[in-house]
Amino acid sequence: MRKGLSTERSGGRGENGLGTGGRDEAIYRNLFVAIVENHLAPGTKLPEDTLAETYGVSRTSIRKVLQRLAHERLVDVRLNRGAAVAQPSVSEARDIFSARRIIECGAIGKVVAKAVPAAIDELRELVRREHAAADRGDWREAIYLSGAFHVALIRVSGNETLTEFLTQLVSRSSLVIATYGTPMTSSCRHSEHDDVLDLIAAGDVEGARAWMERHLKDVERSVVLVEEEPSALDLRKVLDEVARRHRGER
Amino acid sequence: MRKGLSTERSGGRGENGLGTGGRDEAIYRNLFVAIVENHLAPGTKLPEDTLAETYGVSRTSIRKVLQRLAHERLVDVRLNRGAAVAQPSVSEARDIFSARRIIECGAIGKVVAKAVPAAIDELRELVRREHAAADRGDWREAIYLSGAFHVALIRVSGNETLTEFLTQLVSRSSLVIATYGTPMTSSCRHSEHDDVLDLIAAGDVEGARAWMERHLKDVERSVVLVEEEPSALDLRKVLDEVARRHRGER
DNA sequence: ACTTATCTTTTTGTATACACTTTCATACCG
DNA sequence: CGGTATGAAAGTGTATACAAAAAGATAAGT
Repeated sequence: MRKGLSTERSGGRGENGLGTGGRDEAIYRNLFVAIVENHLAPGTKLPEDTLAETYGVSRTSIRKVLQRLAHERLVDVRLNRGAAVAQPSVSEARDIFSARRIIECGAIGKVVAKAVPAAIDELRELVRREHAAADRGDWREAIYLSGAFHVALIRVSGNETLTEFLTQLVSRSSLVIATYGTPMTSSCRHSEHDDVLDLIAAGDVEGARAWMERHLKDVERSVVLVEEEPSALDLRKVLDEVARRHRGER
Repeated sequence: MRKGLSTERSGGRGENGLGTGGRDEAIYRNLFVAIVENHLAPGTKLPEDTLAETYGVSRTSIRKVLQRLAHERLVDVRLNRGAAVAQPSVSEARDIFSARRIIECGAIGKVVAKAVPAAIDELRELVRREHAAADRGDWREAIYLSGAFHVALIRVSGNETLTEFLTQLVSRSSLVIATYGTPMTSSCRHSEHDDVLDLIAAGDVEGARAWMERHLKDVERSVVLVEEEPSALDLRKVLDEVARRHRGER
């Protein structure tokens, strides 16, 4: 089973106090993968009892996991109302992509500076796997590897804090795609990811930054095209509007 | 009592699943403030029983709060070993300031674009309060308001996700200052914060970006000058080194 | 006197129990 | 027949209890 979006090196960092080998870590990873790979559709309720029985633990551990996922904005927890897979709003989706542009473009300078050949080779291997998955029609794997590539790229900068932020943004992007993307929205269509590696290998910072800017705008445009559906909240406003028109005002 | 670094508008967003009015919210804020204002020194142990008795609740609620603070990197939770106020490493400190440069400089464009006069007035008021606090020697308040200014600035961009990230970075900066800063390291010495508001009001994006870059580099330089102390971990290495020298090798 | 081993104390991890809130179904009334 | 109230069922919030681990103290041995 995969581990987060870490692409390899997650074998016990033992540094911070988040994934410190508790037995809930496995449960967390399971739920995390289920959500970002869209096995659980946005809005799906996540009752504590069900999860507790599923994983054979008590609700205590489940609650811990759910709160962690809530902090990462992958699930929504409302008071006395339980947890559900998050449904990012359109404005939240825009914020996510905007934040990704700022972080990924802003960090590309350090990425280029620190991109030793070995690091680039690892990234190329990731792209190769992504293409292989796409070629055999495994879209879920391809999308996953596409996200993993973006995270791995920033990791080269050596900034763990930024890498963590981006990891969250990439997983939330999966939710956005699941919520607003059309079936064929394969995020990075035929993945020009190799191109940016060429620019990085050539030491072309500005070129790489421009590529990233364009790439992320492409991804966003291919997804968030549709506006928010009525969604029961502005239902009242919509109906009022219809009523006014019907009465002949305007 | 203050609320996070939110500077006003925290009166129940009811939107996400984090601060949804549970009774632990008050406990969280208490601990949060105690940590970022350095009433609790980095490294201070936070035993669950003590906190539970202090706030008159059970350990269950305390654990929830501690895990949230752990996710925000303000406390360190190690398996079977409890929680303690985090002690950011030098490399973590560098990552934090680097991330701040990328995010705050990257978002300044949207800040300028969206900075209506009313927003700028609010920011000026914040700077005024900061100066007032500094003038009367209330350094804690001045440092707090300085951080609140940076957060409020980014909030103007309208990107809630980035604002959350920066909120975390600013509070972690407080920990860095507490850990590595000298007593007089007042982060922003006589706070040139008014200057950037002039640039923003004038619509000078590049000027504001350059100002922010320089400002954050100044803050970092005034803090992280010192290298990591032995810190008990490389104690062995240090002692071995001393022993070798004593034996006359080299 | 210093180190090592064992036992006690303290503290954390996890499960369970109970109170309260929400939700859904049923019955009552206009 | 539609709408509202009442009550049962399900689900969450919080406290407590017990098991396991770490920290500390005491005693034995070198």
